[in-house]
Amino acid sequence: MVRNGSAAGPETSRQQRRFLARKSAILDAALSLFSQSGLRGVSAEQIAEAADVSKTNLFYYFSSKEEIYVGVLKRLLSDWLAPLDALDPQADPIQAIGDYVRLKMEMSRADPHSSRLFCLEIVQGAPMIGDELRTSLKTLVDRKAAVIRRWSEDGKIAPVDPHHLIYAIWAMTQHYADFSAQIAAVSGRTLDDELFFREATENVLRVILGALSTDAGAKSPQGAA
Amino acid sequence: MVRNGSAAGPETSRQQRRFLARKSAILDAALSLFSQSGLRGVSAEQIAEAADVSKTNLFYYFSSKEEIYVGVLKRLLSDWLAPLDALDPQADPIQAIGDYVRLKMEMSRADPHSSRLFCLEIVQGAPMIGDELRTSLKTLVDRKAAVIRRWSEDGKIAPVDPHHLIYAIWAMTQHYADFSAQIAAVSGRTLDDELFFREATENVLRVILGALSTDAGAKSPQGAA
DNA sequence: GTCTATATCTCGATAGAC
DNA sequence: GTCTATCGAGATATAGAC
Repeated sequence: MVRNGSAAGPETSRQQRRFLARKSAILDAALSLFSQSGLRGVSAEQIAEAADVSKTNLFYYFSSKEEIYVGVLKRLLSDWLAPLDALDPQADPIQAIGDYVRLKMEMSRADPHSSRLFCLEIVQGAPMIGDELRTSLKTLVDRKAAVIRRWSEDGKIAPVDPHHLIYAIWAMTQHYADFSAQIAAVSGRTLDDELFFREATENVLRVILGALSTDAGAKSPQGAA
Repeated sequence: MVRNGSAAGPETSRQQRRFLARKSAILDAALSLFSQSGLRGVSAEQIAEAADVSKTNLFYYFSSKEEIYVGVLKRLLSDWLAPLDALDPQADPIQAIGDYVRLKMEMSRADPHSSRLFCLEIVQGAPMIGDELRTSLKTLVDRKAAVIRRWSEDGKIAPVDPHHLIYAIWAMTQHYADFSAQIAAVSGRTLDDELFFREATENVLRVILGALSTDAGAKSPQGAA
């Protein structure tokens, strides 16, 4: 949850805090731009304008456009991992996974820009954050997969592959943020529409929790390729 | 299924066919580049090199880089819509939807570049193909949603929202292509691994078909947000 | 810390010879 | 249809004054 550039310990001076706050504001402005047009599609001048600083001044705070881009991504990543990290092994499985799905849907609604920038980065092969994925993310996912596997073994949920279950949750919840342009074109609505948000959430919950119920999950799919 | 630039009627001359074949080859080369780096992240020179023509020559076949990009997308889109279009109202619902899921998974494996380029375009707000989404795609999806709704009303499958069901299928199947960098980082495997492909397909089938079975689908999810 | 001015470079696209 | 040469726009990043 620690945000790069805004985690100010008590020893930081007023100047340092001001400096860091300024950097953070620039990252905020850069996020929505990068999420819409990607690293190459955004100019330093556009970022400067959106952050209300001069272009020259922008390069006083960051030494390159790429550094801004990476800064945005790194900051995003810690927030990104938090919800899964919160998955509690002691909780009731259905409740815990349901809570996770609901939280992911809330995040897709509240911060679609972050979801889209993350998506852009991954689709392009994760050139900037591949290392973090192979270390932090992998460790976290493997740990939580073990929790889910235990739940399966204890008969609390149907036997499912934990990794594929997590991918399914990520895919469906993030889809509403990442593909909102397509959904808007087809359904004419987005998550900003409260009713649509509820329908979407209920559907994801039905699909995911349905796969976890101990009776339905037992039967295997017909004719798997 | 008609591919722009390669649909040569019998009346086209040898020269014309050669011309169109050349254009098609350029589009092929451009696809994998654009899918990895986006419109702005790829230079005309890179495309020329990949297509084994000179940069000057590239602009003999296409008047601008953007025209190439749109050409790739338009060609992709028709292939993209075909599987859903093939959903047969007369077929057994579980079989038909299962077949659709399996086909989408096959496509994610066989042509991940197309999936990723489509994803990039949509995430960025579909600036180039928004019109097609609001017309062709919307018409198609609405028509097939009606088919699925009819199946629900006839009691052949559980009552589900057809649009959200379609989004769920798209999300999960395309996720394996679009987020393969992340999946590779976490699971260490991709759809190229035959076993992993089968696990993934079975999991998606279990989740989707599970939500359609007439007994499990009846109960509503607990505590939807 | 913030500004004006500018060096430097890449890239899209074209001109014109062949 | 294909090449060499090049124009001009726009972008990153820096220099140096204040």
